[in-house]
Parts: sequence; C-alpha cells; structure tokens
Amino acid sequence: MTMRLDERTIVKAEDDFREYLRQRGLKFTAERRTLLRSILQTQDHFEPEELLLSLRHKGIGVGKATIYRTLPLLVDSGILRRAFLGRSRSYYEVCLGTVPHDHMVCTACGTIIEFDSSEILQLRQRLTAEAGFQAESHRFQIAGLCSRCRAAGPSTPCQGRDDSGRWSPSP
Amino acid sequence: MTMRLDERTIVKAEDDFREYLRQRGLKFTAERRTLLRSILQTQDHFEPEELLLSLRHKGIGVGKATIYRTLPLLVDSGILRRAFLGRSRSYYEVCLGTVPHDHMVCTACGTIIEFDSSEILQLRQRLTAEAGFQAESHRFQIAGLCSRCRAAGPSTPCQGRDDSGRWSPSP
DNA sequence: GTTTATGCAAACGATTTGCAGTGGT
DNA sequence: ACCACTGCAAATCGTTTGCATAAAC
Repeated sequence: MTMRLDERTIVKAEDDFREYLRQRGLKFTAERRTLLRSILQTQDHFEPEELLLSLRHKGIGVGKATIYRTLPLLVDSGILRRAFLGRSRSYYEVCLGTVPHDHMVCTACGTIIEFDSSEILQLRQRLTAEAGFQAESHRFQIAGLCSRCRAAGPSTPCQGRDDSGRWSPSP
Repeated sequence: MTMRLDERTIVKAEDDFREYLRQRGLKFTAERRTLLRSILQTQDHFEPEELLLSLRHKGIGVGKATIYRTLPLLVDSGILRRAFLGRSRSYYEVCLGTVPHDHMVCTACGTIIEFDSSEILQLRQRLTAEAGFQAESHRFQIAGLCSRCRAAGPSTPCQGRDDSGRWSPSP
C-alpha cells in the first residue's frame, strides 16, 4: 500500500500545503515545511512521539507542541490521515500514493496488514443509506493472529501487544 | 439492540462472574457485585466516569480505581465489551441480551446508531481468510451525519462533538 | 506592523499505580 | 493466616494550552 514518494510528488504536496495554509491565513513556516518533508520522506505509519524522536535523532529540534499543532493541519489538508489508535496513542499515515485501506492488527506480534477498503466502502454505503445516515469516514480494524503467529501456535506470543479492549467478538 | 435484563439473567451473570473470578483465584467482593448489578440494571452504554457519578448519585461510594480495575475483568469475563473510544475515553456496553453490532456516530449531535454486524462479519471472514489472518474481533465505526442533522443542514451543528481524527474518508 | 507560530513549561484528563489498611476464602 | 482488594492520593502518559518571543505576511 505504501510506495516511496518521488521528489516531484513531495514538491506537489508542499505546494498544496502552502496553498491550504494561505487560504486560511495561516503561515507556511520553516518548521511546518521541515515536518512535512520529514514525514513524506520517512513515509509509512508513525506516532507523534516517534516523529519527534526521529527528528531529534537527525539533529532537528522542533518542539513537541509544534508537532501536535501541525499534524491536525496536515490531516485536514488531506496529506495525512489519522489511521487508528491502538490504545490511546495517535497513529498517522501518509495519504499520498496510497489507496483507501483498512488494517488487520496481529495481537501477538503487532504486525499491521493493510487491505483494500473498496468492499467495506460498498457495504458502508448500503448500511448508511438504510439508516438515512450520511457517511463521512469510517474506522475498520480487525484484531487477531497473523499467519506467522498462528503457525507459531498459541504458546508463542512474540511480544504480546495488547489492546485490552475487546471489540466486536467473533460470532 | 438493547433490552432490559430480567432478574434471572442478572443472577446468571453474577454467577458466571463469580465463577470466572474463582477460577483464577480472584475474589468476589461486595464492590464487584455492586458494580456488576448497577451496570446490568442501568444497561446501555457508559463510560467509567459516568458509572462512578451514577453510583455516587445513588449514594454508593466505590473508588474510582476500583472501577477502573473491575471493568477489564467484566470485559474479559464476557459480560461487557469495550465498544469504542469516541476520542480518548473508554466506552463500555453490556453484551448480554444483545446481538453483535457496530456503530454509526453522528459528528454533529453525537447520536449513536447501532446496526447489525452480520454482513461485516461475513466480509471480515472473507478478507482475513485471504490474508491467512485469524480474526478475533473487529472494530467498525462509521462517522457522518444522522438523518436529523442532515436535514438540519450544514449550518446547524447541534453540539459539534468532534473526534478530530479523520478515518478512512469517503471515496 | 500586524498577526500567527514557536518553544517551553505548566496544565490537562483519563487511566494507573503504590501503599497501608480491609476483607474474602 | 494468607493473599487479594479497596480507597486514596500521587504518578503516568499522551496531548493541550498559556505566555513571551520570533518569524511570516
């Protein structure tokens, strides 16, 4: 689902973001630019804290508050989306170069498997129509065991990432 | 989706819970009993804090910590399930007397619409099978506008409950 | 120049934990 | 008696906010 973004795409995103900011009287600061570029280059999923550390590691000192204030803008501008909260943390992922998808999370090893959302979107459309509801977005996550952990047997929990909240159980 | 539980069912749940506790050397205390009964009688969805206040209101003084320590036991014993976190809070609901269902949440007024999960379960089964994944549970929430708020038009947000995290967007 | 951003540190709110005392079994 | 449980208050942890300074526009 993820593919490395080329410079062209990154520049485009930067322009879009600048435009997004300008339209609402916000400023395209050095920090915002730095964040955007770092994120687009690193790609993939990330948490705010993770981003902060990764930047520190590269010798880039952006304040934690700035990150927390910028991420929502990037989401709102359509560059990122907040994917899901495994427990209480936020989880962001880049939208560019991706196709709508949802996630399966292995409860044993934490592996995340992305899968195409088109069928869910279809179902979502039908369900909401029946209820007179106008869908804007959804969240669909499946918890369970990935094929590897399944094979390893119930006795070998790789690390035991636990969300400790039961979702809709198996039938 | 919810129906008032009769005394018979409540007693049954109490027995189950007592059994669940005994099997792992835990104790069936007065507080745990109180919590279980209060929850089953009040039925519906609730948040921990809400439960605390509701008990205080009835003159029942259980410590907040006790609630937070008991709820996971009730979830694990199969009596409750943690439905979803609208933002950062926990949300619990009684499993007994209910059918598997998921939720639509109105972003304008906060209304929660429950809907039958059977189709999602079917789809879930197919998707996980394809990935060699063994599903244990899922979480499916749809955000959008309920029919009422839709009718009221985009200019009349009832209270503006905002999750401020974009999920899988509309296609 | 005016307005929005930044960084820091303090504030938050939900949840958790340490601890001394209480109470099932 | 033993070990789990309770209540309280202090501690966490991710996230938000107030404020003085710095940087866009």
